[in-house]
Amino acid sequence: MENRRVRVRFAPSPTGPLHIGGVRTALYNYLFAKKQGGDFLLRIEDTDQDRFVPGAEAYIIEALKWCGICPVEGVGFGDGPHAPYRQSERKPMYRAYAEQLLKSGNAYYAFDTKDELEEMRKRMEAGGGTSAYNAITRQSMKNSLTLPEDEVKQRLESGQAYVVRIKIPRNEEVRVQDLIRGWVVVHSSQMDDKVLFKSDGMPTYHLANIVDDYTMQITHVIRGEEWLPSAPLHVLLYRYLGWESVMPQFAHLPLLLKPDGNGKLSKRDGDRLGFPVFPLEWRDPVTKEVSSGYRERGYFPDAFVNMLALLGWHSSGNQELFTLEELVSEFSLERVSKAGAKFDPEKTKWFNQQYLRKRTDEELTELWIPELNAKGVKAERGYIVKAVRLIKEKGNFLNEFWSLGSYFFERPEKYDPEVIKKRWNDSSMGFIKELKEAFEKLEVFTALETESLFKATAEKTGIGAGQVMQLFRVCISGLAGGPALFEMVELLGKQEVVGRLEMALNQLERKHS
RNA sequence: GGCCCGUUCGUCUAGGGGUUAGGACACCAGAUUUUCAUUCUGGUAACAGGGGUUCGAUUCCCCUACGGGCUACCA
Repeated sequence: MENRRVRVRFAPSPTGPLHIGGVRTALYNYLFAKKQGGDFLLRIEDTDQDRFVPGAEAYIIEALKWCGICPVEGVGFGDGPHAPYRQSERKPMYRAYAEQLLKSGNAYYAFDTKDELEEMRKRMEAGGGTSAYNAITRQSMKNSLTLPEDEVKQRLESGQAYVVRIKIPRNEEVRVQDLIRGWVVVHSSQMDDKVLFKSDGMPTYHLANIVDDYTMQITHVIRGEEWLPSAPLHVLLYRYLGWESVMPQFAHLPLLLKPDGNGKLSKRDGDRLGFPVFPLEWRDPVTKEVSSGYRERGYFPDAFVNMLALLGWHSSGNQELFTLEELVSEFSLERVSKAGAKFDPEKTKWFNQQYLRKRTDEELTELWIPELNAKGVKAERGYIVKAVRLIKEKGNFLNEFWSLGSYFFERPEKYDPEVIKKRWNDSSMGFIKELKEAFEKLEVFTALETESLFKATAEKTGIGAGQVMQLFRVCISGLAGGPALFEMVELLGKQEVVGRLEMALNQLERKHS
């Protein structure tokens, strides 16, 4: 059992788009596997045929790819030695294990109809008891434990619908060791006889999960805390199937919570609170409803992954910015926290800003050029790089670049009305005229030179430089804010700056009078 | 209701029997950029409560409170 090659899996069910909690689970699995030099695989748990959503599986695969956390085996990533990796395609192999449990007396057939189950629940609740199908209640239900042997046989042979339930022992402590939480002990009297095999011939999650983890030689099960209550059931299954010596170790991750109020982060919260809860945009195939994604919002995948990694895990130091490689080498399950983490959309923006700053001007230029081309901008690459250097200091996202710095490529269409209202008057207009003439005569049009000339002109005109600086900025860019003013001026160049001042004078003079 | 898990600034968290309880986001204030949305500096702000154990508990134990999860022929 020791010295086994570490193998972990991410096992989502294709019932919709993967939300960020799921992505984080995948990420932690990936980090753990890489750190241990093991394998990370993807298994699709589609045993519920009613909840199948077209496109969900493709979405999951694409999301993992976008995040850069690719499995080495599994659906969409090349079949490994344990194919198939879709539970629906593994259907034939589960029945044998259900039968093994039946034979060993750890499971039994149950024939109760929906109505009968419902009635039992009502009866139990009315009596103040718990409504579970368990060691007590099973005695008054229709199953192979209560029915005469020949009737059971007859029912089975006549093709009557049945399920297979696990027979939970009446009085036993079931212990689960969790790598994050330590020992968790549950008494079997609190557990119920879960269905293992459904009447449609499919296993339930519980059976399929155990069988697949065993056959795929999974060593560590890293999954969300919502699975903790069923972990004792899984331990029992490993035991009854005779696999306890190779049972994987469990690690139940804290949940991602809503930023406001309480509760598990849900699909609805995103649109309600104005941030994406999905890595990629998702269009619901039935309702056509569109949910926004981090990719489409302009987040860098590495920023997104970095942010997610820190939600529930922390290195021992104060470092917060990690490359994926650094995350791999730093990661350990021991440092995963126990309490749920409220998701903070604000900090997510900050992460993206940090990654934006880290990108070189050339990289960002490369990423931005498609948008510029689409807008029909014609500019030399070297010029774009210089503009990017100035723009990136002001933004959080690449998709803000255009609104932040379109004036590097075309003249402003309008001028910030607040600034004009506040600063545009006869004396400032006189200053702009004066400045334009001075710039025209300037030989060396650098940031340094233009700035000192600007100041000299202000002094000459008898106006405070601070009074007209923002106005000047608006005249050439249209915007009230932006990067270092005179660096902007230098990059635009003399001809352009003078031209824009002229244009501003024409437009604003008219408007003013 | 029952069972299980959890609880350090508003949020993510570090820490751990003796600390000025550290960092980051957000927020506020100053500085600087004679403009600004950048940057810099500073600040506000936390150990849920009660009992133990101990010379000493935020740290260990118990209880309470609060929060969360699960309680399907869903995963």
